[in-house]
Amino acid sequence: MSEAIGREFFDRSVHEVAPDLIGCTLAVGPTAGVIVETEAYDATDPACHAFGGPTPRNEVLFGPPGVAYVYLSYGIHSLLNAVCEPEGSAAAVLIRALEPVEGIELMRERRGRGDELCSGPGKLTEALGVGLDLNGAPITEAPFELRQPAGDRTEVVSGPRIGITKAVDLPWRYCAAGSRFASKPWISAGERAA
DNA sequence: GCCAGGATCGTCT
DNA sequence: GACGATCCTGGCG
Repeated sequence: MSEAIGREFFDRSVHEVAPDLIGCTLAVGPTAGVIVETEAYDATDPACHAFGGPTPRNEVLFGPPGVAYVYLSYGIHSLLNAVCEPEGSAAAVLIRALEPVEGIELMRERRGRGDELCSGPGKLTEALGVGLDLNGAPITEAPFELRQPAGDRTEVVSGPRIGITKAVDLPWRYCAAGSRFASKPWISAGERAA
């Protein structure tokens, strides 16, 4: 079975939360998926929205942990983050990819495409119906639901992040080993050294 | 099947 | 006024 995730789950370093979220189930309303890819962002990170100080847009990042930070990227895509670390410390985990498990037909309807339902940050928000209206909403309460599998831990690998132009080399991307639902084919941290 | 380029708009300088 | 934690389409091999 599975165990519900509470607020305290996020009240620690993003670098612990990000890999721990891999394998967990995220549900939003009637749709749900298993998290297979995440990225960590913290205030010391030039690629983080909170880097350089608080703004009206990123204030949620500085607030208490366990809430959703949703923002618009490239004017068209909503991206979903989970805020971590105690209030005053800006950090968040970006949910990059899910493996669809429930409400798949609804996802197809929303996406208008049969495949690749959740294999990317902008895609999964559309598939799950996550919009800017959910910015600042507790991710541990309706319409969200987070469950952690009991017992077996998913094997997690880490590597460089994707789609950013700063701090590209920080290995703060986490992915379920061997998952074919990740947004990009996985390359091991070792192989990348070349 | 793979790669390159465009879309699109809120937010910050 | 410029940029961005992205996605999709079109063209070519």
